[in-house]
Amino acid sequence: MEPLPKAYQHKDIESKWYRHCLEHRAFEVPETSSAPTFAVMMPPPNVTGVLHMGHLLNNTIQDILVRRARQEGKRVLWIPGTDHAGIATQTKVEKVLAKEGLSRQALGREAFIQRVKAWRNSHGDIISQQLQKLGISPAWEHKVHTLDPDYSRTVLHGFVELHKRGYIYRGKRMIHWCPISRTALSDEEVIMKPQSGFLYHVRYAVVETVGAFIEVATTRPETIMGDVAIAVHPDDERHRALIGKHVHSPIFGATILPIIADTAVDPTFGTGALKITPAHDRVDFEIGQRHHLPFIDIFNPDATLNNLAGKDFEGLDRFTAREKVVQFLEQRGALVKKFPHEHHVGFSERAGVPIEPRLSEQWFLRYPQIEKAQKVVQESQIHFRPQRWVKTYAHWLDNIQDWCISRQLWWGHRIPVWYPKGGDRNDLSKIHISIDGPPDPENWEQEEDVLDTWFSSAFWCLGTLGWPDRERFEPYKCFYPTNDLVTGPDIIFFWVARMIIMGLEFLVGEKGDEGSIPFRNVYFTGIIRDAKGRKMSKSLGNSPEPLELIEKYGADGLRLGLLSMAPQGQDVLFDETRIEQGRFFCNKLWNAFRFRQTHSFDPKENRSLETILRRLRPKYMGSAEHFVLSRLLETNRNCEQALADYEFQPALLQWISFFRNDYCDQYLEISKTAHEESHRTTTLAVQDFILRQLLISLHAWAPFITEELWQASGYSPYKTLLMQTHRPTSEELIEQLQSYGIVLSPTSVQEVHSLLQYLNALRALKARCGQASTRNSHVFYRTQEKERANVIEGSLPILLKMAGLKHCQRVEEALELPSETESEVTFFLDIAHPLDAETERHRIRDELSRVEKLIQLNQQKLKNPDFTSRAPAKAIEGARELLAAHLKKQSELKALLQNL
RNA sequence: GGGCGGCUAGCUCAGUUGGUUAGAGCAACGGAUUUACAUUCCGUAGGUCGUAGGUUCGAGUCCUAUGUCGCCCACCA
Repeated sequence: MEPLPKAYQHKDIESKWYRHCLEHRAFEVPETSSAPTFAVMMPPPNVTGVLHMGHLLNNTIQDILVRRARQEGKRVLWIPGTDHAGIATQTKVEKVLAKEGLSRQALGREAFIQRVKAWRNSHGDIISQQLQKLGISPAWEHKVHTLDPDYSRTVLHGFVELHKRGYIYRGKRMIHWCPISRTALSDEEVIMKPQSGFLYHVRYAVVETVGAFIEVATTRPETIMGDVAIAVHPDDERHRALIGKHVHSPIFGATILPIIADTAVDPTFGTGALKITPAHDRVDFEIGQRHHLPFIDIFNPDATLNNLAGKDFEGLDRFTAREKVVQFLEQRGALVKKFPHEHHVGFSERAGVPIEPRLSEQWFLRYPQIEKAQKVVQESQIHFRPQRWVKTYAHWLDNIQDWCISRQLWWGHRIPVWYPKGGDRNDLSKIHISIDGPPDPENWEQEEDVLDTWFSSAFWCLGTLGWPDRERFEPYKCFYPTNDLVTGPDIIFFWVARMIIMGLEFLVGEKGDEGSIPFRNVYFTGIIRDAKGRKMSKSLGNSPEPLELIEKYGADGLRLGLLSMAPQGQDVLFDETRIEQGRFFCNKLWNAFRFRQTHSFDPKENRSLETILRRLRPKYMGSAEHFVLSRLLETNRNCEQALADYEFQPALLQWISFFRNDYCDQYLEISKTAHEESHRTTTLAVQDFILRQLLISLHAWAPFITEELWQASGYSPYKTLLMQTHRPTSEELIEQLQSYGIVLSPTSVQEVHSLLQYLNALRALKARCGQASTRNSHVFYRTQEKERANVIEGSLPILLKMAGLKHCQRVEEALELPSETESEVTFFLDIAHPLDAETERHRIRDELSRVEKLIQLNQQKLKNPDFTSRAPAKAIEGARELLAAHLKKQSELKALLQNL
């Protein structure tokens, strides 16, 4: 056996075990098995994206879930993948083309798509390699990309079917138009941002009454050229007389606009008069329709003005045009006033520019299964964690609007609709819709638009399993519904809700709703922010580089640190020192094994739980052994309980604290004082027993170091991986111990608790008197209780060694020495220098007053008849015991004081 | 405008169904170390739980109001 190096070196160990797992296909789904299935679908990152902090948290959590499921003997399938990110990728490639003086139009559709593919293949999938560094364990051989041929067929099938069922339709509607990407967007892709702009009051001359004007308030004077009317509220006294009359356009004097009445106008806003520009505003569009007004679109697709805006403005950008129109109005005296105005403007999420409402032909989805989608979440067939997101989800479904699914892009799934060549596209009876297209393609032209990327990811839980292809789906059907989905709440509408809807719509069958939901649990992670709570962003430069973190702290250190600072569903304020703590923890774990191996260590004796248990002799089990094993079982139980509720952080902290405090600082230190050879075998076996369970339990968080130590300690003679090893429950461990004659004694555990309390008192006493000068000092103790004295006498060597003292002797009287009273025992420390009686008196008086306050508090409580009659017996009993304990302490402190 | 979440020690957070003297980690300060680990260990100090009311024998925990920060949703031009 090679001795372990002094410090844990993560680099070689990580790559060694990851390679091993890949070579042995350990992450792939077991071929056939009767074991219960467990499936997780990785939220597909953008194929050309790079790893960021959010991925780390998200994937670590998924990895914990699947590794633990494997330890439970389940047949696990974790499917990784990437998505094609239509708009983002196309935009990126178009920028590259622009630098070469090219455009996608100049290149043509086919050539352009080839360019994007080439770009994707060279820049793409870096993220999968980066994720491997994190040590996650998805079935890489099963990786899916949304534009893979098989997956594409899933998406197109979905489209064709939804159309057949009447949920997809084509229509001319007002949509959100992104002038940068030059495509329609869904409502979800538009984010409202507060903007400080101006509100302009413009006056329009009334035709019928010379010298009369109507004043209109607008934030967008550049759309005046598209005006078709002025609207006022029918009940608005100020304007009533003008209804039915006309005005001159302040830009085009010759243009005459009617003044109409419509209740959509808010008389309390601005001047109470609204200019109507149906082509460029949703409300105006509706008013225009109601009043059969014309529709004048003055914008080009890139939001520059077209010829309908007139010679003066044609070709200008919308914001330049705004300034020019204002100037124009000013010169003509039509601008009454202009003042700052705060309002909200819809921005394109991707391109970051204000969107334009625009009327155009698009494809829409009327969502199916809305009611069921509500129900399955309300009734927790799909369980959201944290639960509060249920409300957000429900609110969205309650106010759901049809989804614009067509995009005027080339990179994506081209809509499988064909129109007769040269025919009328609006004659829906003549169109062809199928996955493979018409048999005589020469007579047809395919729809140019592609589908929203989110439309394709709505089928993620179906397509990754091979649906709807019967042959491919059959072997994977058993993984549906999947178990856990781990994702961010920001895509609750974009993705989670839509997957639920598609599952409910398409996977109906034997199991009803229960069988059609795509997953049973959704765990929403928080967002990782910087230490100041700001979002991580490139421009702020506040995002650490994940790969550098792995390099510096190791994947295990990073995972442990990250999870230790991530409360359930709350945003995480990133703090690199926590990651460092994770690395420190790994090193301590490493050294606990080094320590173990310095003592008659033979890996063969660890080959199974039985070989360890056989070495445990009940009669040599001291109270420390009872204590530490009890704590192990308790920790294990608490951890399992926390994880059942998806409380990852508390679960981990349980183990960290057990390992550091109970195992290392207390148990190992105590065991160092045990010198008898007979005890030692048992002590070492207890260590092996604990370390074994520790590795199994921590493996999901820290896969690499645990695997290395697992193998190095001989726990796995047949090279079975830790994640394939059964993880015993506390109940199983209790049974195992019992079958070897070991029953943990609560009395022994209590004894150690007392011992630790006394140890703490002694250490505090020493620290107070000056550590160095009290090294190997004598200590005296006094107590009225025989049992207390027994505890102390029984563990004297431990107490003295761990406190760094030499002798301990019982006395009857209070001594004139510095003292510390704890649990009915007072310790006196024999110090070389004379006692500063005044300081000591002061200390005791302080403590006395504290104790007396508590005595009073409990006395009052017990005197209160309302308390004694209404409080539960447990609370009353507790108060009595407390009072008694405090009274004892009070008399002891008084005696000490008197003696000084 | 509607909804949600946070507000507990200098910082980051725990605090389960209301019940003993409100906890932990980090930071601070003081110390230790001849069977692993200074990437260690021990100890000390530090909060009255955003504010104000209320319910209750008893409230960080329940109710009402309010402040504040953040997020989501929403077509007032």
